[in-house]
Amino acid sequence: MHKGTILSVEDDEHLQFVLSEYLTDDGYNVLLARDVRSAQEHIANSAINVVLLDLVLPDGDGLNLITLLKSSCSAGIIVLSGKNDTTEKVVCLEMGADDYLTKPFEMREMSARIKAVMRRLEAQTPPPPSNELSEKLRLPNGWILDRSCYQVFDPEARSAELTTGEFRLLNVLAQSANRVLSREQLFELTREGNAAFDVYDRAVDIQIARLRKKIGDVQKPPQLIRTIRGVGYMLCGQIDTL
Amino acid sequence: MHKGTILSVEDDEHLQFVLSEYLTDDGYNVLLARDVRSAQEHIANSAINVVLLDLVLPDGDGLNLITLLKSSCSAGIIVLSGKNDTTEKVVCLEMGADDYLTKPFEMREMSARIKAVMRRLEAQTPPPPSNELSEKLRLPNGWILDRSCYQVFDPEARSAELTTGEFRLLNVLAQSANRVLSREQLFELTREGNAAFDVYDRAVDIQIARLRKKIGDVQKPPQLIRTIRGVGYMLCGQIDTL
DNA sequence: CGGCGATGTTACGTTCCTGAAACAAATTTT
DNA sequence: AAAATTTGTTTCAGGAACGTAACATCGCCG
Repeated sequence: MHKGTILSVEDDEHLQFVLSEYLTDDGYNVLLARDVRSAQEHIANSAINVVLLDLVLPDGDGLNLITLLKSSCSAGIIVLSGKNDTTEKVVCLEMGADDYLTKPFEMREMSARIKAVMRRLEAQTPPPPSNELSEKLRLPNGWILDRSCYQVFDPEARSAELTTGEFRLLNVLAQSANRVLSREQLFELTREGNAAFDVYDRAVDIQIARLRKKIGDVQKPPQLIRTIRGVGYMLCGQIDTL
Repeated sequence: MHKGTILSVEDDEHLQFVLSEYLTDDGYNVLLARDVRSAQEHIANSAINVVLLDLVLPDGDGLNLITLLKSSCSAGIIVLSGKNDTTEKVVCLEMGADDYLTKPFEMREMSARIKAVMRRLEAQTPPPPSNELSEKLRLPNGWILDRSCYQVFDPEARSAELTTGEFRLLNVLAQSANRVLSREQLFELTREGNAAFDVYDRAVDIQIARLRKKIGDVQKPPQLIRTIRGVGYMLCGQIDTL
């Protein structure tokens, strides 16, 4: 469980300790700095998601750090300050801070605000680790499977006009590409939970056949949907997420 | 100078007035709502960047609005509350709010926080020139959907005379163009009151049928509103903003 | 109170999906 | 090679999902 990396810049050793404990427990990777210099070092050397920033530091003003952060990386910035001063708040926020929290505060509020900032931060990095959530997949034969509109398009952008059942089947196969799925698995994954599967049920075979025909996957050696005799079916090849 | 659209949901008339004045001066387009119902209406019909949300409203809890907002659009959410209660803060932030501000506050702080939220928001929507910001849309069939007057016009400027229900439906479909929407989604997104949806409810079908008839969308292959059997409906084609 | 328009409900016709049956083809077993 | 098993494919009927008309209901406004 690694929810992200947080840099805490704070010269009060007690608060620093409490923060560190709490956030580590919370599942974050925590870096600590007690002055501007060491903060800069961390910023240069580590990938940081959120910075907790105390403005009053022994060797300079934290405001400069905001500027540095905005120019050098996209980390979220939450200012922690002992002063409840509107002008200071406005200055920090205008300079690019994402939030401003007045001491003293409760840990769970801070944690919630970190989450809120991270949420927005993640929303702005759409391409990266998209695992199973992608809306569009490119199948090995070049067809595009678009979950958002229940459609499959061939390279020339004509639609394959799959039925809902056929689409679900293809979707399940693509999701477990390069793994064999038994008829029973396919049967249950393609319908809303409540259906009994009979071992002699040929329903899946028929759907497979119809699907193959529609996507032009008759048996030519690089076959997309392969039959594993006695076991089930498997969609094989490279799947790209778009 | 149009810096964005802000929806202020607040039942205190005085505060509402002050907010409105200040934000308008600041260059924002300001929408006002004093209860959940009218807020839902604005959310359904307007492209909103940031919502200022008072939790205590005469006809319900603002928390539900957070849920609605997170699911239906990507607006930033700033909660304004009279209570300085950590648990409430945490709940709001966890549900998806971007910031939480305790009354009383100074206008300039609020303005700075709005800017901070908008900054993050903009950072996340540069690539898809998403259609959510316009009052007028051109549908794939050439008709113009005008949110400001609740009407739809064809290329010869004749009006389609949609009822409000039909208009809402079309609006929701257009907002999620090229994505399938279930009957349940359509049902709930088109009515403000949180009516219960029955799976066997055909109300949506009927509305779809009436809508299709009025905009001349009988089944000819390039069909605007497509039926995805067993799933729902989808408006497909290119949507231009005007 | 009565008409009117908008919306939901019921009912029925239609379309289209789906799985069972049946047979052919392929593969394995005897 | 024949039999047995498994899978591919077509046909077909049942039924689920949908389209739509007709009717019922609700709310609104005079």
